[in-house]
Amino acid sequence: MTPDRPVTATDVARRAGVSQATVSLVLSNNPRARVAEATRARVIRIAEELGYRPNVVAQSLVSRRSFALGLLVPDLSNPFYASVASGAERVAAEEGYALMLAETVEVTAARHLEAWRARQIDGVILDALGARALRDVPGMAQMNVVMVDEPSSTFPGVASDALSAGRQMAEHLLGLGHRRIAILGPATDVHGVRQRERGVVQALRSAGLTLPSNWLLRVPPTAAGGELGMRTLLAGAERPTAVACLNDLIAVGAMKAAARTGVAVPRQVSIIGCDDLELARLVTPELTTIAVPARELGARAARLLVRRLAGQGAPASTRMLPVRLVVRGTTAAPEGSA
Amino acid sequence: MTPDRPVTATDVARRAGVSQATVSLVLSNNPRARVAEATRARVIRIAEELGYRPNVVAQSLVSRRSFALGLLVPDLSNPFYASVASGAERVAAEEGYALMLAETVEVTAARHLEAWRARQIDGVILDALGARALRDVPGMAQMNVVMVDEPSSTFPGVASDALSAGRQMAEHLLGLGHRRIAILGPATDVHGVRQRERGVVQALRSAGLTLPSNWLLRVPPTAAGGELGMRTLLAGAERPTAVACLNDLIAVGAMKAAARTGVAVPRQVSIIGCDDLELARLVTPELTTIAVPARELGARAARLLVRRLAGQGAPASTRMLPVRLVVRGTTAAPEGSA
DNA sequence: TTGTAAGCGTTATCAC
DNA sequence: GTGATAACGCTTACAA
Repeated sequence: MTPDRPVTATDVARRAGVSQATVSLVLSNNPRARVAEATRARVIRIAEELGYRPNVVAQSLVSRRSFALGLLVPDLSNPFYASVASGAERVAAEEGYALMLAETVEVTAARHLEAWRARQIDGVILDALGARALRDVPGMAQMNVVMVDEPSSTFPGVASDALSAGRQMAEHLLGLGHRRIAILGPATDVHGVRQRERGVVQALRSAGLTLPSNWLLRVPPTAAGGELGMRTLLAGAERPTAVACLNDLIAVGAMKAAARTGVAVPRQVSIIGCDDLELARLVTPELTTIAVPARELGARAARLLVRRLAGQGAPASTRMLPVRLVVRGTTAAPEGSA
Repeated sequence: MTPDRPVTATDVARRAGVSQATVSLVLSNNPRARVAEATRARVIRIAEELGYRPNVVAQSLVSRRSFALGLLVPDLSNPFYASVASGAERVAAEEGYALMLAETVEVTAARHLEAWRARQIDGVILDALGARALRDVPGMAQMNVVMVDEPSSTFPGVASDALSAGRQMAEHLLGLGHRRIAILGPATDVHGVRQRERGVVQALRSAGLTLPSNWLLRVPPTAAGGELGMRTLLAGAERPTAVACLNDLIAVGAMKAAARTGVAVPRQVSIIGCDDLELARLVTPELTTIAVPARELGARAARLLVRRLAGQGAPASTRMLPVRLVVRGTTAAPEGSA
């Protein structure tokens, strides 16, 4: 009964009657390794027989690379971030990297980044993390970072075209004839979200509308937040005929509040969201929203990171992914506008 | 301008005028380290000044532990698994472990496990992975494994009480007076899901009902699957008055199909789900379902794993978490039963 | 073509 | 108390 410890390159070497270095040379198929064909074949065969697997930790120690990527998201319970994670994971796995995942909901971003740095992580993807959160992370500058939905001058990234998303939301409502449009969105310093808001506001201004300050309501970026916000709007003296919600969870919460209050959607009030979560097609009526390619964002971010690690230095710019309006059942012309 | 390579224990030693070994002794606060108080203080101070962080990779190499946990889920885009992941991540972070995440949707479980093993991963959490998938993974037996919702004789685990979940679904419908009850569930070898189904079937039998074979419909575990299944049921010669869906996604898909077909829920057909995703409260009417503590499952699994790694050998049994019925708006007495 | 040997940054066992 | 020193498993000059 052997101690059953994992097979090492030394074990293989012994069995093959060569030095451990030769085994390494063969198995790492180092292009500059000039090994006799017979030896090579034998080593490979024996390695196979013994079930040899290189110890990645040892490889990491000498190469100073861990072949691991980190992904930091605000909160996995938001399906949007789950999709980003899914996309990033797929690419990481394809490229032979392990993916470490962390949320910033309980533990701070800085702590996770420090822990990862100690593990020699090769690079990290930061999703919706205000640049502020990176301020006091030591050694941040030396890290390979890709930002998602948070353009940065120092790090490359990928982002959805949030400004356009906001504009499209507003323009769709305006096009339907709405003039009394409210906004429901979170108070946040996440660039992507703020751009959505800015897009809406700009489009409203361009149409010559002014946005009453009490029609730009700050709520948590959750269904509960949307419900709360919508209730407030509906309780106001003058009601909006349409509400632009800066994400789908908020929008669905708003729909809920409308239903509870007996306000018909879209007849009495139109609601538009942003993200196009699967959820959007599951509520009744189906949610009109802006499709944002979450999974693609994650996948591209991972791909960009891997490429940079391979030395194919992409510029520190942010690649913008298009978004598009998806008209469903929660928007219509305002009542009595026929 | 220094090359700016990370500070090592040797750097600290040099600055503190002690040997590298002493630095290690001090900083690893090895209980058996008898170091002069003055030396200890100095080393600590200098380490701090220099911003020294032990290289986890080097630690792993010598200690043969990576302080990383792996979590394997079928598919992150299912909010249930995203919650499990969230729970596991929280505990892992709290306990000082990194969490590697992988999905089995594109890459096989075996490949991920092999990759992790090569990284000396300390333990893995396997969620809803049929024991079959582990058959041909070499070295599986030496791995620290915790199963979620898949009881195993060789590995410990945590699971929701799926049999009870199924029973409660059926009993709720029976209690309302339903006698024509169909089941919509995936074809799978995942134990937890099959138990749900078994629970429903058992409860129906106990009530003296027989389940027509065409009322046990196999569909993908998604909203699309539920939609498809429900459409089939509604097209049948005889319609069920209630449908037990083995997860919430299927249930909302079923709701959708009902709405499309002009069948009123719950008046003409009752629908019950299982999971209690956030989604359940967002659809209209709100979904009656069985609350399954997904996040808690993930958290407990991680805790159990960490405990085992600490040598507190928990038995290889499966801890069962209770589930409970949540009555909302999609179930009612069958039509004309008043 | 292959072997020897020097690291990579730690931990842990010894002498001193 | 503290400092050499030998691992841990691998990569990569450099020798032979």
